[in-house]
Amino acid sequence: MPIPTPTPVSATALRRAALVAAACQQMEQAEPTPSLADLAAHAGLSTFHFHRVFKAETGLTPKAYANAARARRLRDELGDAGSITEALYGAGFQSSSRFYEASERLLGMRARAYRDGGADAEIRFAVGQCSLGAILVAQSAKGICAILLGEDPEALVRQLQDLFHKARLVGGDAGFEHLMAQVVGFVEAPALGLQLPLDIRGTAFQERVWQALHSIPPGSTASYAEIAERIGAPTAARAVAQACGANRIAVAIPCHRVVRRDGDLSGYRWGVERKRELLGREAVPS
DNA sequence: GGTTCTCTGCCGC
DNA sequence: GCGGCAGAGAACC
Repeated sequence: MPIPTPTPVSATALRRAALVAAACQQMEQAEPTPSLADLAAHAGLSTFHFHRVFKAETGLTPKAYANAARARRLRDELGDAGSITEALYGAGFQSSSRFYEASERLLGMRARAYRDGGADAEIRFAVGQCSLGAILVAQSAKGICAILLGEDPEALVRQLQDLFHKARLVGGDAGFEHLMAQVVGFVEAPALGLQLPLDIRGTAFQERVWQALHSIPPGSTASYAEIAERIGAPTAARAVAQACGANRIAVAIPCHRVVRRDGDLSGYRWGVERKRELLGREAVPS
């Protein structure tokens, strides 16, 4: 049994993490969004250095984080019924013209469409069987929004309901069988790739991690720390692991290719045995 | 279209 | 580890 690797956490690392956390909170709450100089002054660092520390910890620049925070607030505000005008001021926009300019980019659709249920309008799904057990495939208007694996089909449907509790879930029709067949085929042989659009929904950080996972070719693996480095947040290995665990599109977002640095498979949201099986399948027979 | 802010590469202490 | 400049680019007015 190897000695468990100690995780050295220096005092400065803790302080940096605390500073960044405080800055994040400031951006979530302050109105209007604090400038880089404000944040740096608050942290007691120069703007230059603060910027670097923030990016190293989070993988995002302060500006990008602030934008993501504002987008999230906008979603919440629009979700709480009210008028669009109320929502845009609630989300920290100064004027309606700036809002309409930015909101489409932020939401991926018109604000009204979002408020009226756009993103969560209708999700079609079906449950089937594959060599890994039960599989649930769900699709929104934008693409595949979930691939769940497990033992019990009913449990998978409950998971889907939890993930998209605002959506109208519709059992798959005949056309869906074709999609299901495609996905199952892909799970049986992931190296073939899945040529279908994905509807990826996560925080800015999660989406960066998931994006980075696509750069791990089938048949190989990467460590959590390597992914953290790849997205420019070398100290965020734990956060990377959490983002992998939050992935709801199994196999297509290949979080099974992320393992511990010492080669240990670590965990897998869908069960470590499935991870082992998938990696075995992808291993190139020489 | 000018100004201000953000971001990064590079260097110095 | 931290500060700072230069210069490019984006955002803002």
